[in-house]
Amino acid sequence: MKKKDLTKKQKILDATVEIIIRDGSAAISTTKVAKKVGISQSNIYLYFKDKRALLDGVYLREIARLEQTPEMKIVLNPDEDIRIRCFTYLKSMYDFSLQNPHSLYVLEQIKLLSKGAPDYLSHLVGSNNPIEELFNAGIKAGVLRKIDRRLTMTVIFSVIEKHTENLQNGVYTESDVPFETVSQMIWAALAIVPYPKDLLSK
Amino acid sequence: MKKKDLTKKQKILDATVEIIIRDGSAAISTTKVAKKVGISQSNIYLYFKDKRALLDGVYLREIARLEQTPEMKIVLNPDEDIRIRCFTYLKSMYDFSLQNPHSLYVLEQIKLLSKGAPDYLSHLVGSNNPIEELFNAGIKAGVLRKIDRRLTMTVIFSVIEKHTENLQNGVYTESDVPFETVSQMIWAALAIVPYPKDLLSK
Amino acid sequence: MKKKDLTKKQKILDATVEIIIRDGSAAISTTKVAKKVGISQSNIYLYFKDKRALLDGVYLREIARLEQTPEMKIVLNPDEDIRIRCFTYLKSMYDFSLQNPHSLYVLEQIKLLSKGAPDYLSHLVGSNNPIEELFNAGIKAGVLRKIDRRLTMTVIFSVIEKHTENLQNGVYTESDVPFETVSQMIWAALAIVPYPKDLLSK
Amino acid sequence: MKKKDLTKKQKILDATVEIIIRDGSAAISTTKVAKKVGISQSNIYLYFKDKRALLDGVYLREIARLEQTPEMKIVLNPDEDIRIRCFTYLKSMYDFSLQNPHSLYVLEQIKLLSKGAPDYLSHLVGSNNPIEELFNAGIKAGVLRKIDRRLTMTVIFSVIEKHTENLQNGVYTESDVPFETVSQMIWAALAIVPYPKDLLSK
DNA sequence: TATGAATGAGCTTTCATTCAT
DNA sequence: GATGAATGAAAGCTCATTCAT
Repeated sequence: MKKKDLTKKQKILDATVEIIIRDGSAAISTTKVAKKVGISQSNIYLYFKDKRALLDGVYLREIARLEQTPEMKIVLNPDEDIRIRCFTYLKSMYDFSLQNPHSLYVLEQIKLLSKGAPDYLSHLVGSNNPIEELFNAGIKAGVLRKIDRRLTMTVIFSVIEKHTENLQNGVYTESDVPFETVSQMIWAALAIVPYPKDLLSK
Repeated sequence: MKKKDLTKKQKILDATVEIIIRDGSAAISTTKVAKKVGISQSNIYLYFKDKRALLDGVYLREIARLEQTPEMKIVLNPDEDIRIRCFTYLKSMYDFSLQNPHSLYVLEQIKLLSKGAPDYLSHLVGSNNPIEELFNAGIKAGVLRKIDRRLTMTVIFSVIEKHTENLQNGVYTESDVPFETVSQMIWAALAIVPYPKDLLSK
Repeated sequence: MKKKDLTKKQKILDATVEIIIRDGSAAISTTKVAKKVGISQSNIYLYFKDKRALLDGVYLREIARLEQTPEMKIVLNPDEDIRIRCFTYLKSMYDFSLQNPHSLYVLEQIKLLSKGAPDYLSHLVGSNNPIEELFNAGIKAGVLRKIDRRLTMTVIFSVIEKHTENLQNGVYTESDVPFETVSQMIWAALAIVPYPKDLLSK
Repeated sequence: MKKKDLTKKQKILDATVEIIIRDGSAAISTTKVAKKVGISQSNIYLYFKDKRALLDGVYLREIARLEQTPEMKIVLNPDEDIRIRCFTYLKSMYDFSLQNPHSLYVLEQIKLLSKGAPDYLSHLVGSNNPIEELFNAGIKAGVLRKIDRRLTMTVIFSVIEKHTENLQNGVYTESDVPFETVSQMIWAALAIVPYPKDLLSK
């Protein structure tokens, strides 16, 4: 029973994501989601209090995935070398995005719908998230550029997302533009120490 | 009023932009726009054939503004020093965004909303835009990183947009994070020659 | 009400028919139909996927009625005498129309309105309808005029419809112009054997 | 000047007819008509007081055409042989319809729209039309079936219209189903004297 | 004569949500 | 837990008509 319910909730989220990917978040409707899952429209309201909650559900699940890559153990370990932590974070986000090519896009799309909603981002992804500590440590250690964390994050995610999109669209292939190329670009933007080539052998 | 009021079209576009800024592009409806302008809803269809055309109108106007900054003369002049051209482009976009704090955001919003629309960007902003030549020249001259133009553009616009947003939200002030700081970060991402400090005194 | 009210669909169809009778098929709107039934307008879309489907619904129901008169057993029985079959068909359509004075009119109205719709009639009322066989048999047996079935059908239905309309409008009464008079006229048009007076005593 | 005006009115009527033929009368709108003619929408209101008048205009013009075939002189001549008058009328309508394959259809379509309008037909085509006299004379002379004129007319027009439609749709060709075949059918329905084969040589 | 501008009312359709079963 | 029925609100869009120029 419990399992069945859990699956259903996931199925609903999955369907919602599919719609976002295909038609954009503006196209989401409980009707369409229900049809895709194969349940009745009103059934959705048993799992999500309203549409907003459904959107939140998608958002939070995607964020959670992003924050639960196995490399996060290294990234969030304060005892690890900071250069390694930063680079691993970068690599981890990169790998994640290539493996989940729509994840960042979905997050972006939901943000699109959430402008009107009150306190959306801050409420969901509190400023006290663990990544903040990483950036602070990086700056203190003289590895990262001394600049607002939001800007650094922007570079990382916008470039990775666009790169993923380019790969999806066949603009170029992964061997044309490999990780090293992309990460060099990003690293140059956020760090003030040389690109850690030695860490490349993963 | 006999003559088609030229201002009216602009007023409609303005109202649309206001809605995007306040509630996001997904919240646009002809009803709301009309109410804001103070005209009847059907009147909008006298100036824009449909909602898509309205969105296009907003997008194109914003793009046009962006491409018509005075510095563009320098940027697009093939005889000018390429380092100067690139840096001027950066500065020009930066200045524009600070003076039009919602412009990039509006463009982003419409782009995101238009995922469903067929061939949107390519149809509106042809790939043969003049900036492409700038990037190609920059790469050939060994100034810019040899990487897909889309990635470079992404860094420039996403960082400037986020920076502008931060300023708007009072996250920090312009004297906390001045142009030099931001541009250094961006420049590091896109160029492989040192940051052109000498050009700063504009 | 839990179960989908079967009557409701019929009620909607009834209301639509009423509107056609009063104002013509061009005057149909979901708004008017809903108001007549006493339901909310959007409710209609629970029973008919769109307006087209509503019109189809009316058409098909009327056609079905027409094809399910008790005499059809005789008409469609290939072993029955062909003269009897043809005459019974005529009488059957006549009786039906007098008992359902708006049926043919409604069919006519929907057909006319549907000129824009693609493949309308052929899609709904396949050319392989059982009446076709009747006409072919009639021709082969030397009873019916050797002429395209559509023309024959036209005579039957247009005359009966107009006759019914005349009765409705009080142009004349049924005893002024009885079945025999009308059927003689029609029979003369479609058959090449004498009018089967012997069959009149039904 | 005067000529120009006359032409314009005709152009508007022509455009309206074209729309009816292509999409049916329900698709008529001043917008579409104006666009087809190449004039402004409001200009139509200079020639027709409202939409109803436009429809009437189309209807009346078509009826007038129908009643002004050259053979009408014979048909309406009380001194002519009544058998000749009736047959000529039949032939005249037949020829007219083949030469103006959409005329009867257009009339039918406009009637479709006019159900709601008060007293439409009677107001436009007064019952005191000259054809009435023809039928009365025919009946009195023992040529025509003693039956309501409306039924007779129905046979004539419905068969001719369907026949024309069949030809238009390529159901059969004119040599497959020539005038003689069709007129024999109609004649049988309306007359009680033998088909006037002798009059066939036109 | 001709037109552009404007509008209110109407249309079809979709949506989020609620409720009884 | 699940569904069918229902609805009010809103959406995008078209239309017939009027009016000032």
